[in-house]
Amino acid sequence: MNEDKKVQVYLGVISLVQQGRSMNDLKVSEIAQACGIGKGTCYEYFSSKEEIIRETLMYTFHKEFDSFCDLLQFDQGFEAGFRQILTAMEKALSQFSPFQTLLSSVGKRELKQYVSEEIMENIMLQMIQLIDVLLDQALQEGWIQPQHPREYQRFLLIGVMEAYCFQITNPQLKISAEQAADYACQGLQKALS
Amino acid sequence: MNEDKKVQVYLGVISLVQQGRSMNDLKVSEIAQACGIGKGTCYEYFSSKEEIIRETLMYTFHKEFDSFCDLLQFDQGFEAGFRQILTAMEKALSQFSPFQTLLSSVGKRELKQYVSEEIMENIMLQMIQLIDVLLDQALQEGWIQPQHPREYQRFLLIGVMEAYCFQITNPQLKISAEQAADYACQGLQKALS
Amino acid sequence: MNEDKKVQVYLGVISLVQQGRSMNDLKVSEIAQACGIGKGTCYEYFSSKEEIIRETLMYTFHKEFDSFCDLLQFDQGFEAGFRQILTAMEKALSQFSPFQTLLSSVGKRELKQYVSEEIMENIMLQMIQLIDVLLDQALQEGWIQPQHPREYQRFLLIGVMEAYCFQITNPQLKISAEQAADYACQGLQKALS
Amino acid sequence: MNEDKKVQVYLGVISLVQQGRSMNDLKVSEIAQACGIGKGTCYEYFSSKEEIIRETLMYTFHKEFDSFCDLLQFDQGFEAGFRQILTAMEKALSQFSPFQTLLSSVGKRELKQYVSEEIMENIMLQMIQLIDVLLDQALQEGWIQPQHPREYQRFLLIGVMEAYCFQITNPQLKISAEQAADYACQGLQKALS
DNA sequence: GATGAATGAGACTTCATTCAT
DNA sequence: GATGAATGAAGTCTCATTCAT
Repeated sequence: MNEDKKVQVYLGVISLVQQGRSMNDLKVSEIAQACGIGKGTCYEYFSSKEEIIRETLMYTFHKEFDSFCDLLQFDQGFEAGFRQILTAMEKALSQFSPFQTLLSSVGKRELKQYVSEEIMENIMLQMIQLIDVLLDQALQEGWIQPQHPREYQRFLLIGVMEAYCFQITNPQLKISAEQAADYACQGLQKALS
Repeated sequence: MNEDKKVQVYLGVISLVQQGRSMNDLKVSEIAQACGIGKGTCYEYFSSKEEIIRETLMYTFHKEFDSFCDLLQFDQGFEAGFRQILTAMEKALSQFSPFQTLLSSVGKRELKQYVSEEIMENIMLQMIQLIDVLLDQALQEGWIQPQHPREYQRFLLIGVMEAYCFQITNPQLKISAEQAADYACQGLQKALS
Repeated sequence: MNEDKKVQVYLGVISLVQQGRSMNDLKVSEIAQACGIGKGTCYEYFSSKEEIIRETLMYTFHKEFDSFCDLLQFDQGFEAGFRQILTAMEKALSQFSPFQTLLSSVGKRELKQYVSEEIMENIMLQMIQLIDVLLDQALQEGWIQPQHPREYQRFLLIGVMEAYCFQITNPQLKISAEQAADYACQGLQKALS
Repeated sequence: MNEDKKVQVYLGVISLVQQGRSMNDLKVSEIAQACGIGKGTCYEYFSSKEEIIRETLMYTFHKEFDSFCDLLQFDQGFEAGFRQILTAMEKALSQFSPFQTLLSSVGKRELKQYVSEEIMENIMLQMIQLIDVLLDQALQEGWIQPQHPREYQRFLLIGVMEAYCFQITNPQLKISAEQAADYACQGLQKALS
């Protein structure tokens, strides 16, 4: 099936990025080898290397976005849900995460080479929506207090999420993921109390 | 003087990155043009393009690190100093900031292409030291409370700094830099009270 | 039947050339599509693209040669027959004509890529024979005078035929095909009187 | 000098075509080798292979056109001048002649791949002008008679010129160039008397 | 027998690097 | 020391050909 083959290529790209390679200097021959097909076969499904990278980015983003949305059920309350999201980010980070890409200025510069300004804007707005859903749930449960403006709430949620990512990608700080999640919850709750 | 010419090249690279170009796909001819020298002349001072990029990165990092250190005098107290640092980051962001590069996983992947694991580790430790100096000052002034573990303090300081950067690089969030700095101070102080 | 399929392929090639494409850069996939069969099927009947082109050339030449021979009956006299031949050339021209190919130095260079020197020589001789048959008939009818050497007669017959082709393929000259045929007859007759 | 280098490349292409190669399947590496430069050097002066071919065509045409114009002085009368032009065509033919290319339908199809419809039209008109200059001179000297329409005169001039080219490129016809020139003059004069 | 997905040889093109001026 | 024309290694992409279905 046509779409299956494309996914096979996406997975090849992702596996290379997971191995520490930068998207920009992947060679088509490497991608082909990584997903177990011939060089020419890539061009049966994509018209250029750039298209391969771009579509892989979109694929990965949607995948990650969907998996985040799935975690927004909060059956066991906001904090349990939030911790699950942090865990999901951890997993995504060890892989190749467009979410992380968007959070950093460097990442966005890279992205800009492949994705239109308009699409980036759109993705950004989706991310903010997702953050708002999280905050709404926390407010509803009384986990954080309502007197702070939404902008301040967002600021802190983004802050603790980024700090969490930074912690787990920097072993020099010598904190376990669990410890970092505790800090994230504690800091968020205190700052928004 | 030899070192002057090298700096001239660094500035050329920096100006290109400021224009939104990604480090990875700069051409030597572009760099030469950007700094107003001949293509061949680059090879009088650097042995390869990779060396140009690497040394520019190190140059920029040291420059930024030094400028941050200069701000750590706290003549007017911690908060005023911290706000100055945020302002300095804002300026660095609008330019080409290795500091920001290091804070993100994407940035670090890019960096890894040019800088050895050892050097990156080293830089990371310097950054943590800098953060500790900041925290010590805040504690000394009683601006934050001492009962929290150092790891938690670092977590939050990094968090608000990253959130600040994110805010000012994403106009969609529609907060002024000043507002964001207020949030950063407020969040930090509340979470560490 | 085997030969039918081959002809189907020839017709596909011919139709593409009629659409203005150059023989040299036809793709096998295009040929296959143009004749309504699968790409792989071409290789059931031909061993290579080159063979397809070569055999199409030979097919088309023989077809055209035969159709010219059919017109050499001269039931209604030389001039009527000659005019019919001119009309046949016009039709061939608007299509894809090996006859025309052979008359030009460019055409022959193209041909040489596909057909052996020997075969080209052979075809050339057939063309000259055909011309001689035409001239014999004109002489027999007294339409032209016998005192000129055969080489001169050939020279002029070829000349008016080429000029005729040139006229009808260049609308800039603004002469109708009929007018051009009149000129061809008039010029030939005067020059050989 | 920049233009000199371009001409060096043109001459490389021309030499290959003179060796019997078709313009269409020249490889850049061959062209580079033929003119004694590196493959990459071609791209210092031309942006693509297509541009190399196109500009070579234009260069050759202008060269040939100019050399024809130089012969249109008729110091020694029309016939001597006309014979000189035939000789010039012979020389051009043994080389790579855009003039010959334009005279044939095959040649024009090839040309169309490189040159715009508009430019081809333009070149065509120049050729017709050149023919008219020739005819005017012949009329002025009384070498041909004025009672025939210009279209008929052109028809015959083109005819004998094409026939001449055909003769000298087909040794099978076993006429010397001189003989063919005699036939051309004789035929032209008789048909236009 | 018919097909078209898969392939890789080989083409075009870019660009880091060299070196004669 | 400074230069940029020249270069060729290496990358992207095309397409004739194969072969499993």
